[in-house]
Amino acid sequence: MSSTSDGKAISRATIADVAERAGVSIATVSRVINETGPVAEDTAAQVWSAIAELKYRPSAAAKGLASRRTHTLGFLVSEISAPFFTPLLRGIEGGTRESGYSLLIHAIQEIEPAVTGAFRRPLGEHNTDGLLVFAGCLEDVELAYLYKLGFPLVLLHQTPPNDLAIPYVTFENKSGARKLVDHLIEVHDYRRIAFLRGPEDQEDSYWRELGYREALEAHDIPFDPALVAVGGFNEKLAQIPVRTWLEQGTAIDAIFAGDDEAAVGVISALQQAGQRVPEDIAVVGFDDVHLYHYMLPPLTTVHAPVEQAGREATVQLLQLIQTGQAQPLVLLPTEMVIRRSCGCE
Amino acid sequence: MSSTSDGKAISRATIADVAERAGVSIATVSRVINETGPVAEDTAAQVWSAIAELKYRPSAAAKGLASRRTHTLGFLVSEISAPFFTPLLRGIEGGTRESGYSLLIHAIQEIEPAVTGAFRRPLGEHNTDGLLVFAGCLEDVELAYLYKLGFPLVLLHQTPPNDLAIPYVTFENKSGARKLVDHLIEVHDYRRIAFLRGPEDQEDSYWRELGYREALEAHDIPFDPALVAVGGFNEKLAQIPVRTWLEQGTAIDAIFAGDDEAAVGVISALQQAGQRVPEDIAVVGFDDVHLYHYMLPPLTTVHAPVEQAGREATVQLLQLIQTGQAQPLVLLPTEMVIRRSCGCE
DNA sequence: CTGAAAGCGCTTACAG
DNA sequence: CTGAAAGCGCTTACAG
Repeated sequence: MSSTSDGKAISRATIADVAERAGVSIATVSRVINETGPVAEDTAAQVWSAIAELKYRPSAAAKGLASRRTHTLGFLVSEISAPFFTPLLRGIEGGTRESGYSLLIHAIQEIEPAVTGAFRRPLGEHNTDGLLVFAGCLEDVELAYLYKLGFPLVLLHQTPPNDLAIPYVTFENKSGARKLVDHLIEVHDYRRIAFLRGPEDQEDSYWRELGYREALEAHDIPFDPALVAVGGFNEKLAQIPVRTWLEQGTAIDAIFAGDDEAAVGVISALQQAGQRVPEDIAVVGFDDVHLYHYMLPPLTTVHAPVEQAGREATVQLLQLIQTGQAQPLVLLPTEMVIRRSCGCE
Repeated sequence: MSSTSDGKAISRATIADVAERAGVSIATVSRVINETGPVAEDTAAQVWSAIAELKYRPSAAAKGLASRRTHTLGFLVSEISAPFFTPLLRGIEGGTRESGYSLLIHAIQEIEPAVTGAFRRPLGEHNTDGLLVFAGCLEDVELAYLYKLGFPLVLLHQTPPNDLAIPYVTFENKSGARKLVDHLIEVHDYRRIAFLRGPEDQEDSYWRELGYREALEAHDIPFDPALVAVGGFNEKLAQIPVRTWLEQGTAIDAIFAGDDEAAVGVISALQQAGQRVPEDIAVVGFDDVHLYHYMLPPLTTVHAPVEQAGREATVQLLQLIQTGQAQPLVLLPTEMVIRRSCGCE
């Protein structure tokens, strides 16, 4: 009715504008928007139409300041292009979206010293209601500080430091590795099986190695330190120990590369050296997240439910935010995926 | 000095706490933090140490409300697991991080009708300072509304609708496709070259087809509609027309699959039907973003600088936010990557 | 069912 | 160089 009703409005409406147009108080507008407290049907209808006419959208900042809730989750990662980043993010984004929360993501470049870095944190209590922290993305002191603050946190692929009761989500790395190596031994009768470790502080790698060792032990195969090297969960790095083994003439039946990326590197190195995979040396990976099934030979690996991990972590974080409680540990099952690089078919 | 200086503090400090501890006003604290206005060296030092002691972090909400700036960029995507999503996001995240902004990302599920959806937008003027919009993720009316509001927007892989002067970033699809098809014709002497379109509304696909047609025309090869079908930039979908061609016995020398994903599908379909690639039929893709170089045969394609596109879009958006100006169009160069699926080597 | 008012934690003219 | 105070746009007891 008024002269501004024809879509010519150029500035943003506030709750006061809506209240005025609807002929109610801002408290009432707030009530209908948030469904907090009773409102007469007519009143609500008027408010909604005022909102539509003015194209009103509540300011997230004002709402956040007044309610002390940002309605935003944060995701702290390191390498944004890591192999499982895409499905992980998809899970997190999906869970966040469904809950109506917003998602702030930040890829750390390097961990800055806690002293200088404390003030300029990209993600924290100052801009989110809770944080999903990927392994190694936050120093222990910061983790401890946020925890003491009662700030909701969920860790991905990392056990909480010290005695902090921070929930965490990860895969069944050990049993996955165990099954995989069992397969190599039992089905293919390999006995000289090498293992490539991931980066230093990688817990996943630690558990995979444990599974590997358990499998050897269960089959009375002595553990040979000469068959363990660092592949760094990385294509390039993984090629180095393989070349060394080849040069030294180390007898090897199969290589458990630690993860798929390393497996790709291993296969390349092997093929470049004239070795046939799997005929001469078999190779297996872990994760099954890439499109490595197009490789030749198709990669035998262990499927890790990465997307589900992201979703589950989000669910736990939301629960922590809303109820103050969450599962201390979510361990997601892994599953062996047999293709051809192990020697099958 | 006071009894709360021993790290036992459990609640968050505000600017008032810092001011009190430093013995100054909150205005001064604000000035030292934001380096806005002159402050005596001593005063600043005291403020900084109060900040450190209290582990103070300014509330993003309060800051945003008071300054009318969220210092946050939004990224609106559709399919978070699309092939070029990872590098695109990496570029965006990198650009955002370096500028000190935060990044809010949202994967739309489906475009909701503008009427009902207007109020509950995940990303907009209410929570960001500007938006990076991937092709097709925002309806024209919403785009027009935000534009009229003077809200900073940058489009990715989409030309702005109507006459809106919204900057956009995309690749040189046409010339990339042109060079690729030229190669097939000139080097390999193929003349029956098929083309697989992407999804309906995909502008990239449109330009690639144009490059394809130009190449044919330049070499006096008549355009044959029977050699064009829909591959949907998708592995599964791309297999369908290939099977049809094979069944019908259509003579084909090479297939330009539209993008890499479709190329993978095409190669599978071909190999399953007993055709050799590239001996019987050559296949080429576009994007070069996946790890398809591990495929056999390694895929000949056109490299698209996806990460750079993300970064460039971010740069333009920041510029738009800060200066009100941006380049209307950023066209990033593509480059042919010859591997083996085209018949080379 | 509704409104007046305080307050969330900052920034920003305005004085001095 | 510094401070007092208004105001950003909401939510939330508190009254009625």
